Amino acid sequence: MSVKSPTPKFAEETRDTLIQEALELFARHGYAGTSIDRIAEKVSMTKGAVYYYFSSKKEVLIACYQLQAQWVAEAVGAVPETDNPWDDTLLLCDTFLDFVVSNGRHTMPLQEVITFLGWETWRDIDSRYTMGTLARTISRLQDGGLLKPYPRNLLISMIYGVLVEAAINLASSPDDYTLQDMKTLIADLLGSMRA
Amino acid sequence: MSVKSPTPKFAEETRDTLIQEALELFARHGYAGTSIDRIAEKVSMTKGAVYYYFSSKKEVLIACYQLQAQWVAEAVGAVPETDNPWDDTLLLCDTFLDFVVSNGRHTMPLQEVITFLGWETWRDIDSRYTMGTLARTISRLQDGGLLKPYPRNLLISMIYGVLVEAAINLASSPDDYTLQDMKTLIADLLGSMRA
DNA sequence: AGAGTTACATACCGACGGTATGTATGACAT
DNA sequence: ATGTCATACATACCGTCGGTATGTAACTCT
Repeated sequence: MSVKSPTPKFAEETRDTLIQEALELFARHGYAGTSIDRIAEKVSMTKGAVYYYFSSKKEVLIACYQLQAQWVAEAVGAVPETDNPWDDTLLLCDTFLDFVVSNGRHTMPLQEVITFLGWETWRDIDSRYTMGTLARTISRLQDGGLLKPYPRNLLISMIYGVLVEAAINLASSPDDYTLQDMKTLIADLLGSMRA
Repeated sequence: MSVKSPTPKFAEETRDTLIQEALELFARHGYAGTSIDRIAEKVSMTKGAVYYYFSSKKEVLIACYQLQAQWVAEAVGAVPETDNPWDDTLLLCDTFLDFVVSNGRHTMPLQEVITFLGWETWRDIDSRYTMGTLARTISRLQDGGLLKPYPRNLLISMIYGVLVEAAINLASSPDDYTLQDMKTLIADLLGSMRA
């Protein structure tokens, strides 16, 4: 990549491509297995360029995860809201699983993001994306008195956790069960929280 | 630590202390934040000694996690078997959570182990410890016809996944909810799988 | 035409994982 | 008693990686 005309417009473009390529490398080889040099090489630049845009490797990971979270949130957010909160919640879960299963190869495992960013940083980011959408649906259920009186954050954390767990299992386990099996199980799990 | 009398007996001892001290460092500072040099320094040895016992840093982590998994398995395995498989399963889950919550400071987060060992390696190890115990209890339920007809590996993976997820949440989230809240939720989740 | 900013490249540092090699110690056979 | 050999480390070194400091070409603006 030759030196760009130094206008902020072009710089944003190269920053975006940097994030996209880094995300692909992180997804394929993991965070620890991806060096800044390799990221730079993939966009035909040098390490110095990467550190011009990001102050640390962690910042690169944050930017990548924000992009990934945005993708998931777009897919999940496209689910229309009906007047039946239960149907909405179930459809949201199914949509999430569908997305992760079909895009698993191009996304970073959540556990890895949590490990390297730390729990708090991850929560801060994700609360603005997928977890935020999930939180709204759960709030609808709670406000409608449709759920047992669990603490809200417990519900959000655990439901999201189950979804993530399901996604990881579907991605890495052999063909012991199908996506449909998983969806049925999750529907049952959600049902157990019903008031 | 001065050079030991070169009998295999003493070597096992130093290997065991190496694992214990390494586990403590991993638990406190994380895997990436703990260097081999620092582990060696803590037992008053040098890096060469560590690499005499372990072929790589990963092998150290594996040994540490096996020790940790053994602790958990001992606590969980101490739960007596009654003639009521449901009570046994619930008590097993509660025992697991109790242990993880009270020993969280001295154990490595599971997500970190999974990240650095990889899903398959982690599963291979864990299936011989906590997961194995859980699998037996679930088999009892299934054989007694007490569960809905889910695939076995799906049940084991997801129930264990929920427990791990719960442990991580209890360890790292603020005081939004109590251990008892979590136990109640898990009991409800398990109940939803009932035939 | 000169000055300043932008968008990189180059060169270097310290820490770390890993390897190769040296070496003191004790067991054992002669 | 002595030489041999495996054990249980220590020492020295290498390549890679995250990060920093500095250089510099291209473009803008005055």
